Amino acid sequence: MQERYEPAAVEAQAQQYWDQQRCFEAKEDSGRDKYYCLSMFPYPSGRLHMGHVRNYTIGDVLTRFMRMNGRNVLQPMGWDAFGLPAENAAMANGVPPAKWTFDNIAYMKAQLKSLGFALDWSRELTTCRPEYYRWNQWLFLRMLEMGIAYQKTGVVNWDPVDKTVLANEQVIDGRGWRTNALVEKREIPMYYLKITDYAEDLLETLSHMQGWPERVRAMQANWIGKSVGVRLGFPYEIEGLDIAGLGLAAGGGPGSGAAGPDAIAKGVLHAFTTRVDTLMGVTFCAVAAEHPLATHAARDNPKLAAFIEECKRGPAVEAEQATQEKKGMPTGLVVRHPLSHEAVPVWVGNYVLMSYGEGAVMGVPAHDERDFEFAKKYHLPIKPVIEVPGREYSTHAWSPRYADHGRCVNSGVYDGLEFQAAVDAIAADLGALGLGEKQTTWRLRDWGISRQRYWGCPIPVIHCATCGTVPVPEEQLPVVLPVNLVPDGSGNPLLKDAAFLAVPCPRCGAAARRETDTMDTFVDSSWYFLRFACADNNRSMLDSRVQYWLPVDQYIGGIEHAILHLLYSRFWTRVLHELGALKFKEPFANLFTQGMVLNEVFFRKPDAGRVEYFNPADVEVTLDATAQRRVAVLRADGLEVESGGIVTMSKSKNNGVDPQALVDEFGADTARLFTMFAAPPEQTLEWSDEGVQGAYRFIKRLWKAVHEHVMRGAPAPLDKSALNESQRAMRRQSHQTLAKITDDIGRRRTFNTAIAAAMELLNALAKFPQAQPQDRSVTQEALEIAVLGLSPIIPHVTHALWHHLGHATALIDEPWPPVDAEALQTSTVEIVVQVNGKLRARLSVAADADEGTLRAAALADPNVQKFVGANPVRKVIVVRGKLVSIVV
RNA sequence: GCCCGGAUGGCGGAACUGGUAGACGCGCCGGACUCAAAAUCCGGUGGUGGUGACACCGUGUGGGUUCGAUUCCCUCUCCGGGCACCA
Repeated sequence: MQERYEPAAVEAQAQQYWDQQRCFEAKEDSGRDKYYCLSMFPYPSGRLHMGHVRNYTIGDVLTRFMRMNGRNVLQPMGWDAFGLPAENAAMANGVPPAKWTFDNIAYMKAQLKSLGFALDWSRELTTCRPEYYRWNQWLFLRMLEMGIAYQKTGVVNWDPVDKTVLANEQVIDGRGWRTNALVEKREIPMYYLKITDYAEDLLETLSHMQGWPERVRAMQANWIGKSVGVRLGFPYEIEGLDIAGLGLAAGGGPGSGAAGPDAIAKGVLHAFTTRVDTLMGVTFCAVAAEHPLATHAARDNPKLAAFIEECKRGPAVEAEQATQEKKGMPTGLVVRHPLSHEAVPVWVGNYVLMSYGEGAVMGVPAHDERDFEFAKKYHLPIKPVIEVPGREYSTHAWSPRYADHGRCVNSGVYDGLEFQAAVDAIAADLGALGLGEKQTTWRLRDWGISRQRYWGCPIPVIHCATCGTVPVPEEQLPVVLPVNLVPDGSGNPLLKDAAFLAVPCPRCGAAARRETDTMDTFVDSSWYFLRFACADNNRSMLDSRVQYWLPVDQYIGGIEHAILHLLYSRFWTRVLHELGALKFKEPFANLFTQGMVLNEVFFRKPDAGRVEYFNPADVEVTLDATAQRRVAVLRADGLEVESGGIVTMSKSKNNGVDPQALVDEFGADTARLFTMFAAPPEQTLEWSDEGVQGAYRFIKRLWKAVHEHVMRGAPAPLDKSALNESQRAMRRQSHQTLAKITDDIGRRRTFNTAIAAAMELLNALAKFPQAQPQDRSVTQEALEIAVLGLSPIIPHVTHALWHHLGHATALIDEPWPPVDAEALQTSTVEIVVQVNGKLRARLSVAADADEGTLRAAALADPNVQKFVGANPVRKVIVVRGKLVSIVV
């Protein structure tokens, strides 16, 4: 055995062995318990970043651990390969997105291999390949048939200079990111998926998903946003209102009927409320700027029209919406209170959203903070109708308590009713009048999947002048995206690709035009975890192997996907369940969200000009002469740079660490060990060059310990019955360590403490004598436990050390070692003695000592005596094997 | 505003079910090896007082429960994340 640890050679050899033996190719085996461990697949951006390394190491540790514990494991990998960055790179370099993407995939695949992840590459999938995305198209056609996919007009950001649609993140302060032109809103037809039909089920199931973090479940519940309330109507009769022309739904109220322009139209203004118990406190109604009644009122009112335009434009930044000042303007229209029949003025309010509920609210200034603010500003009446005991109502200033539930007052027949009783009674009375019913409203919107982009999955429809929009027949799938186009910044290049565009209408055969919109890339990632079970199937989307491998036993990824990706995946799984393709509705049994990787950020801010960021690898940090202050200096020019604190690694802050440099210098095992040791996996991880050194040092010490042991020659077999006290203690620690590592990886997922335990074992072993033959046998066992226990985390070096410890077979096929219960047994234990809650003594006592013995031993201790003194002992609490607590 | 986390040495973190606070690592200090440095190895390292054994203080704040609280309950402060004029 070589004395020096040389990671490059060790790692190449281990990886070559795994490759040749095809160790990680998973086979279905109904006789064995499967374990499907999946890490979120990467976007092929060019190179791996530390976030990938952390994510995939967590998955790899679990995969290898479960494999050793007898599970039939599957850990696949693929590429989320469609998307905007490829188009941007194409524009910058004049290379087709396909080439850029496949080059990146080749490079990153080599990186993943160099990190030694136990991935089944035979199932690799790439979403930009027609073998994959044809099934996006296939399922989209099924969704059209099922009515889940539908067409609707949507609003997009339009860059008038580039003549292209911009994604939200390409709009900066209302301007195009490339052209700096003012972005316009354009209405175009788009496809939507009816995820809202599944809102109730998606929300309800969350509460049973014990394998998901509470945080993620809360975020999804928030996002779905269920509100239970009442949809109620305020009847009106308005002169000259064109109900049909304004798209107002006629009917719903008593005496409503069709009316043409200039007639008196009867209608109902609908509003949604969760507080119908405050109905008798309504003093106005407010509608959104886009509301048809507002449009009507603005026809002959230029001031109102101008105000509505102002509201529609809104603040550039969305976060400002919530804080902007409330503004409004009366429409001059009046509706009737549904129960009191009083006249209620209708206002346009900038705080009313057209996209939520009915686009109109009933104004109850006494019990809603926003309505209160609005009423104060425009001097509208404030009528308190809810009484909370111990609270005086004042109309001068708002108190959050005014929104509390309470008892109705000033509300006629409802006086005295508590919240729920009031809601029930008022809803029943509204229902009898046909002016209201209980309703549930959702924050969740249907999922718009159309993107006016080239590098995505084509939406399989054809536009025919006579037949309209016609779905592509199934036998014509896939609609293949041309891969040789280069976007030039002037819109979707598919629009100029005659070969792609021209197609006969499937219905009438006449010349027609292909849809050029592509699908949101979230579509690609909404079902890839299913496809890994049957990636080679070219006849159907899924097959019976899915039933064996799915649901995913452990899904691992970043918290940034807590909402969209995970919610869309749950939705797609439900659709496939409905189609009969799946027997389950939830795709991920257990979810693990790993923390971000942080690093210090260094910068200089010239008096004029932009802040310049410097990569930490190019910065030297030292202590100044007084050792009080850290000084950061750029190596290139020797001048100082400022530290901006420790933040998430990102391109924009230039504080990323290149995993490749790390692997090249220290090896994959050090990279893996550091990322697993520096913090618990769900917490943020702070980068530390010294910490990496520490990880490297530990592996070297492990190597050295095995080397020194091996150089002493083969040890005698372990004879458990012939051990002395120190040998038994060493063995005990070995098996305690094994038990801890098993529990920490298998149950707690605290890899950092598992590693700490292994370090302790090695520290103890360094002090353990090697004089007698059985010392060496105990050492052999301890080293084997350390090597096997650490093998999921540092698989390469342990692969080599296992051979050096005298084993002919490979570690990868070794089962997880069992804990020897006999080794854990001990004859004496240390107990602590407290006097009035303070630690006063530690005693070594027989492990099976009874309460009386412990009590007597504790009281006899001189230091305990000193603190008890002459005081009478009031109480003695004895916890066997742990402590004695004396109260005086 | 609502919802979810969090706060422990110089730093990252440990203490799992209420029972020895600070495991493990980093950094720092001292020593060995070396002509020297690096690497490596050994020892020390929460604060205060004491030559010392030891004592007192100490887990964001204030209170409570308990023989005993980093851990449970209440209050407040600060930090991170999600949602947000959501009616």
